[in-house]
Amino acid sequence: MSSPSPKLALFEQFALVAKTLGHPQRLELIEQLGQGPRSVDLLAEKLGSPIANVSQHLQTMRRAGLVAAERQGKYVVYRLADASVLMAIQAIQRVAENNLAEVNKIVRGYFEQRDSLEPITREELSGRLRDGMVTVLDVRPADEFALGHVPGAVNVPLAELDARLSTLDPSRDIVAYCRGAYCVMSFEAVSRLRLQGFRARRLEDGMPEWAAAGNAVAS
Amino acid sequence: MSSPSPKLALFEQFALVAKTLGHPQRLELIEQLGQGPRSVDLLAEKLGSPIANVSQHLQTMRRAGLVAAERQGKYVVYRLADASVLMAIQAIQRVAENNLAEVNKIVRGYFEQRDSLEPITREELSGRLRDGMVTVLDVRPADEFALGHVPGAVNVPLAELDARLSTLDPSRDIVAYCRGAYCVMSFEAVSRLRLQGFRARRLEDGMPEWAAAGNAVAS
DNA sequence: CGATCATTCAATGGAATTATTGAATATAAC
DNA sequence: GTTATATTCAATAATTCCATTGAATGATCG
Repeated sequence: MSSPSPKLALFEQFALVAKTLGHPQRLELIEQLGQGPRSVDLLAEKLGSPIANVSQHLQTMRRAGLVAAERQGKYVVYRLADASVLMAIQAIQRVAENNLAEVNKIVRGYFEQRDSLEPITREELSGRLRDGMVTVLDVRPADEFALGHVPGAVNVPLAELDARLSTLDPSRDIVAYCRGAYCVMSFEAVSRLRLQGFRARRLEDGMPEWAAAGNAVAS
Repeated sequence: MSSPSPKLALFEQFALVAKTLGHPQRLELIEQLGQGPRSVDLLAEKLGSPIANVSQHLQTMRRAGLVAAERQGKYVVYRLADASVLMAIQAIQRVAENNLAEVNKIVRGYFEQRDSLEPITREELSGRLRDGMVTVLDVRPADEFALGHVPGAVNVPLAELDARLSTLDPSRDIVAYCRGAYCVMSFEAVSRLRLQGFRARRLEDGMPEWAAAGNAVAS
């Protein structure tokens, strides 16, 4: 455990960060925490994993400087250490997207035609929001929506999308978003909406990036 | 190995990338490859590790989409898959720098006074290079210098720095760089130069970033 | 204070990762 | 063809990582 050269010592620290990011369940935790601070309890429920398991992952992430914890009464509330964590996630996703054929295969499974993939940028959405020309659809579960969402967005959880199709105006463009760039719920939502004849597109990323970019968040 | 939900499948891919970055030796390999394509042979020598070991790490990285390999006659030459890999490394370094006290402790071990830490940006260096107001010092080993360097830079490998102090003009500002933002050789060089009364600063990053930013590279 | 709830700790076994070693393959040189 | 060199493959043991379980801790509520 002793680190002879400072160079190796530094690389060991960097490797610790990366290695800690290298577990699907921990990435899922970061996806959740990207939307806002959450208790161990809630996180475990979201992931459908045993609490002890989630707690251990969170502690591992705390040791790696990815998250911070604060006791609030009965609960321990975890949050992302800072915005750099989200940026690291994005950078890793970009590497995977560029260089792992498997990723594109999965993504394309949601879209038969390649050109419908083009997402809308945050800037574009901001502009069209001001013009009121667009319906913004938040397809996350209701509890996540309640903890913060894009102002003006309508919450239609993916599970209820089919049932609530009739409440959507087919003459308006729809922009769907969820937890992040690779949150599959928005992919799924856009895919289904298009099948029904709606003009639907995905936001390029999701809630955490919207908030991190300094945009307003309603709750 | 079967991936039920596409969401999990995606996260597994992302985790694969991150996990693969989570090893000091592999980070060292990326540091080397950031300077340009290299053979397994040369990489093993640089790291001082057995060839079989390095070869396996390289193959692991290839499976994760971090590097690509190409056979050139007798040699197999590896290179970074694309620029996104370097950006991911930088993002991870930033997380560590922001949130791991250990990293700052190590970095500060090279600089007693905190304010001397301020590095010079690539843009600033470009400008001062045009004015000819600055001596650019490449402190990497001679062979790495030979494979590509900042135009106009003088190669003074760290090991020879003390012996060649007299060849440096004390009236000129010195900017030292090496392999990257956390390549400790430039830290060490600046530290020593300052002790000898030189006005020395580090470049904010190193060779790979210089090249990735579209700057010219002499060889 | 006792009961309850949220979280962490500690111990277990199983799985994955890693370094090492020596053999196997592929290419170039002779 | 034979030899030399560069790289990869295969097998092993040591280590680390991970999920699970049940007990321990810390805080609130009655």
